[in-house]
Amino acid sequence: MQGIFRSYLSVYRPLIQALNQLLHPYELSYSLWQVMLYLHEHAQASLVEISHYYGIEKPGVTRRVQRLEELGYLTCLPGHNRREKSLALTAQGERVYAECREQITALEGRVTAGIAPDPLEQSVTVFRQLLDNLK
Amino acid sequence: MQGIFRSYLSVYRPLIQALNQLLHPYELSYSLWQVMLYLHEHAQASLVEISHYYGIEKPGVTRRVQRLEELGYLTCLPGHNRREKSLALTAQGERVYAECREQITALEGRVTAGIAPDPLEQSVTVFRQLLDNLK
DNA sequence: CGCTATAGTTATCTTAATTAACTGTTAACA
DNA sequence: TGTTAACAGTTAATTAAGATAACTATAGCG
Repeated sequence: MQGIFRSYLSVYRPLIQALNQLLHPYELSYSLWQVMLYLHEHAQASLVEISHYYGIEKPGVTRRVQRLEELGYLTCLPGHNRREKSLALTAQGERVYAECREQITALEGRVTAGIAPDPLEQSVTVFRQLLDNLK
Repeated sequence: MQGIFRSYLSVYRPLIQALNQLLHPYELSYSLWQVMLYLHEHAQASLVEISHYYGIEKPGVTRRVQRLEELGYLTCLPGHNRREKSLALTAQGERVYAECREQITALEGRVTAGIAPDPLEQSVTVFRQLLDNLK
């Protein structure tokens, strides 16, 4: 299956640009959105938890979190430790999350138009397998 | 099909890291490799042609080309114009291309291990459709 | 108590891309 | 034919995203 990487990667830039454009009115980018997504699903997460989940280094997470805090989308609660932070979306953060979620889902609908459900679901399986093999 | 973007994007970073690591011994990165790939298939291409093909701006191509020229992997021949450059891989560039091509194909084999040919080919079709819909 | 591991931050650097402004060349056309 | 438009390519400056190294502070364990 030669050319699968090339084929895969040709989609990346247009997709990330479409997502960033969609998120721009909320002063978000996809990298910030990732943190909101994780916190929506795992409130009280720590910084290191997010770092591990997305496979990015801690300083990257620190900056994303600082930015989201500035925007009023998340708060750092005192964790069960004095060194661990317990992060969670604010009420405003949850509202913004819900709005973006809706728009991203709508975009997914438009971008997958004309693709049958079966190949689409198989792609998700393929992605999971690729990821497993890459680790 | 909610979550397809997330699923797709989770593969990007590990994949690009694996590719860049593979290309590092040749002083290449995936962004440089793209130019070599295009020139292997379309010798005498111009800078703008590459810019359009990959959907990146001209200054980005200029810098990639300058770097590849420094490495001795490509040459700027005089085009049929005095303003257009006609780019092509050097003999050394072709040799490096062939070596990398082999290794990338081998990596593709490892990374797609355990995925049946059918879902894999369907994924390529899905990528093409996604790309079409994104434009 | 004292050592080691861990959570998080700061500073600095790299890579890749963008935009804006520029030079020089071509080609269209009045 | 001379002027003007459009086009190929470059340079400079900026932005975004990430990495590494070095640091502070706390936790946990002998």
